[in-house]
Amino acid sequence: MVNMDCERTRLTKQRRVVLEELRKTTAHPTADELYEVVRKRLPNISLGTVYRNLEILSACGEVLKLDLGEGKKRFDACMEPHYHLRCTECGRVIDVPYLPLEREFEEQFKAMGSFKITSVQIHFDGICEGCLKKMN
Amino acid sequence: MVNMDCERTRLTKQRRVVLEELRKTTAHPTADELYEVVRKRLPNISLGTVYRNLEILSACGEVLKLDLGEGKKRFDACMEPHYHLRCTECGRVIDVPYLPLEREFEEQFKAMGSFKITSVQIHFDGICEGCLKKMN
DNA sequence: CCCCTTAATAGTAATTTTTATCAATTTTAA
DNA sequence: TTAAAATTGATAAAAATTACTATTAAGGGG
Repeated sequence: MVNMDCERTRLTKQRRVVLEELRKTTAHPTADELYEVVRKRLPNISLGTVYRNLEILSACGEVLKLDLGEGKKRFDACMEPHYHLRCTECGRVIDVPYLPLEREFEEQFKAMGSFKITSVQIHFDGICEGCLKKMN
Repeated sequence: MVNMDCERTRLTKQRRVVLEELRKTTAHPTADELYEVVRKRLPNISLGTVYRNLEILSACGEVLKLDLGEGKKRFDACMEPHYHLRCTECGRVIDVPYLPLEREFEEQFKAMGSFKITSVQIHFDGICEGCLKKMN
């Protein structure tokens, strides 16, 4: 693993497959959805193991944990800076190219001085290309 | 009520007190926290009623439902545009003055054309003024 | 002011998502 | 090879939220 906090983590079969399967998709699966996929390769893996490994991988900076206000978390193995659009029609979560406006935010608020901002969470709700086409 | 969707809603004692108590605070309480406050005035109110009313008031545009990635929702009766900072030290959620950068986002992404953005969710994680002082 | 329709309520159960527990297993380093 | 420690599967528990239902009450029309 990359991160310092992960010196003592072991790359078990389960952890490796969880990471591999998450890297295969751009669908931003929930823990449960990923569990169903991983189960095809490791039929005996338990849901708790998937949750635990996603938590560890996220703490190590190997994957991203997303909360888009759905009452459940999603996961993303793409670590390049980008945003997310949640389509309110079909529920899909789609990558949105990064525009470095977070920096502007950070600069503006740092200038305000009374609190230290460590991260900016940004996401979008809207209608994806496919659903827009269906509506016309 | 203000909103069209709320023509048939009734301003019950419970709904009025939920709204009044939420308007009294800037602490961005969860449903459960607000339930504890409201209970002092209406000892027989049930948690489900608080949830239901917060949902309805939010659909009517009377209150704001916030999800800051904590695994639970918070509510805010302040409808003026502003952002939120969640202090990772003390857990408090603090209002951050509005800077109209959402518009910049919207314009930039509208120009991309392939999807229709209906809302932008922005919030900050960081350390609040009080916690910064304690750390020095 | 009193009905009457219907939304809303209290109380409770159920659901959903996530975390905790723990004995057994597996990994890794010495 | 062996022993310490991380990890696992299975299961239970926790936490947040939603669903259900008989009863109550809001509020508009007469």
